[in-house]
Amino acid sequence: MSAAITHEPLTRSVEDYLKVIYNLSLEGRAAATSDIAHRLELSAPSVSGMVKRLSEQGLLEHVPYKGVQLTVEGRRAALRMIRRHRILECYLVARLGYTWDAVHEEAERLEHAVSDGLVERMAEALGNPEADPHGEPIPTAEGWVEEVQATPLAEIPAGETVEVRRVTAGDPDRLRYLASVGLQPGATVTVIERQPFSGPITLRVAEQERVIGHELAESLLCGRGHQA
Amino acid sequence: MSAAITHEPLTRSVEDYLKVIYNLSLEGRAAATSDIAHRLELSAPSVSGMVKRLSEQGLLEHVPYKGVQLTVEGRRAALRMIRRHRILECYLVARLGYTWDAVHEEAERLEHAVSDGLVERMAEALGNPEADPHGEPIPTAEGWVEEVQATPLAEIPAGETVEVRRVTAGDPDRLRYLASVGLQPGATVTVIERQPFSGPITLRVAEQERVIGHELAESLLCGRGHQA
DNA sequence: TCCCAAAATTAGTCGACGCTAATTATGGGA
DNA sequence: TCCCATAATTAGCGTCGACTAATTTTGGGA
Repeated sequence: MSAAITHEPLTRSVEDYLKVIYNLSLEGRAAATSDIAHRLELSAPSVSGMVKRLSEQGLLEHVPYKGVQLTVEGRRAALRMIRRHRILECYLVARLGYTWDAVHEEAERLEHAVSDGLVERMAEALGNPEADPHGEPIPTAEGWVEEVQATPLAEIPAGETVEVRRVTAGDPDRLRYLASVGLQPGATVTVIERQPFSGPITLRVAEQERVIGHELAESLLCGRGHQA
Repeated sequence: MSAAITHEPLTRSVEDYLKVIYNLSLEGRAAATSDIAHRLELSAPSVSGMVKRLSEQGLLEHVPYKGVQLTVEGRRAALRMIRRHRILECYLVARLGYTWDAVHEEAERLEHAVSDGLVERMAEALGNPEADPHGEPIPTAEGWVEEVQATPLAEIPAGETVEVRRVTAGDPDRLRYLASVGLQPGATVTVIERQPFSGPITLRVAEQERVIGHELAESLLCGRGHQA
């Protein structure tokens, strides 16, 4: 009775498209061609062409000039890739001495090559983690994810104390900097002062006072108190 | 002064071709088109075409209608892939609970996706092993391999006692069978009797008497006494 | 309402790498 | 020496997935 059998394997390209379309779908509605092109660093016509193929394959629905949305099957495939990616990140950090700024690139290539079996072995070896080193939740093998709600640090009013939940920065340099000042998932942060007009934010982390830019503060998603 | 810099990355196909050409070169002279086609399960014309491209790239030398030989650069690339493959096999067995009959397929895909850095981290985590689970020697990162000399069990005269060094069978079923009777690298084997005309061979392994077919005995490469 | 810039799509290429069918080279008997 | 089976190559084609240039659609001012 298993419904998910003979999906002929997706290509690397297709897997990448599905992943970014899923991620775009989390922040708004239908993903625009230009958004996809930008994320994948491809030309818009390349994306148009692939979108047509993918919608013919039933992985997404395309309303010309409007945008694109994953079908149930497309979403399943996307979540499978995201699970792989995040488990790989966990494994590389926990077992092979990678730092959180270096894992993304490695996982990005490996996620297309590992078997489901290997992914599950790695997950098991780590005790089935629920979040990757950046705090991103790991979908289950069945394709279920908890949508962690969290507020960018940039929007927390002065005086409040919050916990860093997810760090959405991708750039290794930024990640290294954030780690160096203790701004990692789990860190407790108190907002001391906020300058207007997207100005810098003063905060206390690990007993230290720090000032960080607005842009960086946007990438730190926070919540109140203990883990969700 | 490092000579090995801007090699634009090789494709998966190219990596596979180089690997099988290297392996063929170990057992004879120039690899024939049909040998390559057979190993890669491709048509002969596909191989002819690729061989042309590879020789234009300077990865091998092709004498039409004669065969193919790796250049120094091609050999370096091939050994790099073989190192990756064998370290991956070691790691999967040692750290992720794989059995030796299951690692090949997984490593076959991963070898194209791992970075040099990851390979070296895995090797280090394992204490820089010198042979994979099948007893095949692992080339160094600099591209050096010890050519283990060993004799097929099928050619060992009755009465002699030898050590299994390498198991060249690839088929998972055969590997499982061999493991089940203790015929793995490191095993000590005494040949009791050999039937003529490629007949079965009677031997003692782990205190047990066994009879195995000639074909299987061909894939067990043995040497005398302690490790090389 | 009209117009136009931005976004998207279509048209037309290209390279990598498969394939089948047709052709050519090679080398071992008779 | 000639002939022919086998091996190899060439010819011609298809698909995937990228690209640039040209065209079309869309939606927001003036």
